[in-house]
Amino acid sequence: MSKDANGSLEVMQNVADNLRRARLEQGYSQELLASRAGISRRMLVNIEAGESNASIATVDKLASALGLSFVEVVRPPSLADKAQALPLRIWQGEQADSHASLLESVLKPGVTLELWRWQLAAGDSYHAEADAPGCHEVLYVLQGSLQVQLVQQSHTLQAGQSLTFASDQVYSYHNRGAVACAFTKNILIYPHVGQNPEQ
Amino acid sequence: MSKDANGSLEVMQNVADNLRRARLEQGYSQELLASRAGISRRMLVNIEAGESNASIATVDKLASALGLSFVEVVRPPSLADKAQALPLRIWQGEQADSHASLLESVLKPGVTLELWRWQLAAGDSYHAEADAPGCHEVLYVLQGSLQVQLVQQSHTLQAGQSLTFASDQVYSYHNRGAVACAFTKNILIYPHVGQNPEQ
DNA sequence: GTGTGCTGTGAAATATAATGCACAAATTAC
DNA sequence: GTAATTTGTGCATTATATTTCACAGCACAC
Repeated sequence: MSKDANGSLEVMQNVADNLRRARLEQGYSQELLASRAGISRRMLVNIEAGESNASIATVDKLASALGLSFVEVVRPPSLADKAQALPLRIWQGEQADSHASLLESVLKPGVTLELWRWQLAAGDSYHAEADAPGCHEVLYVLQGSLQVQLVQQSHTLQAGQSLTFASDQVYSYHNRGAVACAFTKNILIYPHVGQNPEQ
Repeated sequence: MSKDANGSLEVMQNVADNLRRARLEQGYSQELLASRAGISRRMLVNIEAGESNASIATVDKLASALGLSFVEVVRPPSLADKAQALPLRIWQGEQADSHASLLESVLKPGVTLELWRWQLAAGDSYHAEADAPGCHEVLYVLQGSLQVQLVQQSHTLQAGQSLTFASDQVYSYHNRGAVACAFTKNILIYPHVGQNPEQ
């Protein structure tokens, strides 16, 4: 149930914050919003103070009066509108045309998603260790062709083709073509599986 | 406020449906869930029937007892659920150069990752509804330039640049350049957390 | 058939959400 | 400075959410 120091629920605090922010953004006074929502100002004061255990209907009235959906009023602050300016880790192969960079990384409780930009020089290859259990990679070839060698099978992709595979096993990339191969790669990582993100 | 035929709120019906589904998935009886949540069975019956205007606290107790977050109990059925049914969806804009296809879809308990290939003709744009709560998109521009308009901010990306943003809000893509814009897009979806060992 | 567990319904009692009003404190405008 | 507006607080009253029973229907097992 996760209460805060004052004994009020996390959800209530979210409702309080979201409502107040939206109300001020739209330039409403408590008086005006309350009347438009059809509730008493007293109630609105309590809710915005996080001191009221409002009913679904009451919160919904306020959401509507502000032109918001119920969920928008209720949801916790999202950790990421952070349009991150690239952290950028890099792997650099022996050939100049072979390298990889981490473009984006989405961190959520229980899951991580990374977006990588890869490039392999003609004839070059890359041997990877097994990722953590449960990991998946999603490849999308931008240019050239790429052979992905898994334990029991291999796939060859041309530009515009994609592939999903479990990366919790050894695998390798091979560029057997005559031109450099470029591709994007997403890694879906599970720190722990089968857990409830009780936040 | 959007009521349904029976005069009950949409939100209430969502709560009702989500709770009942989760409860059955986890094999709880009303009796058991009610006692674990610390509320009366009578109340649970009413809520599941969509006939009760419950308070935030009551819904939160039930959410916790089921190992769900408040938002998961409250939210409307998401497009994510439908996405799982369809193998390959395609959007075709009015102009020939504007279209989107679903290339890959990774389904794991609690998370879905989709890889999309998008293209917008010069001057074209696309307005999207909000995705399910908690959703994130990761864009990577292959060609041309793309403006991503969020509620409170907008970003312009050139080829080779990427962007991560929370897509549980309305947003839109604009190609303000003179050439077609191509980009890949990953969606990280949190459908539900109903991980049940049995069933 | 009987017994058992799960689910819906009714009604009275209780807890509490929600209202309305009066008033103080802070803020802004003049 | 005063006046006007907005916001927070206390309290009695009303509305209703929530509880606690008791009972009926329904399925399934023995």
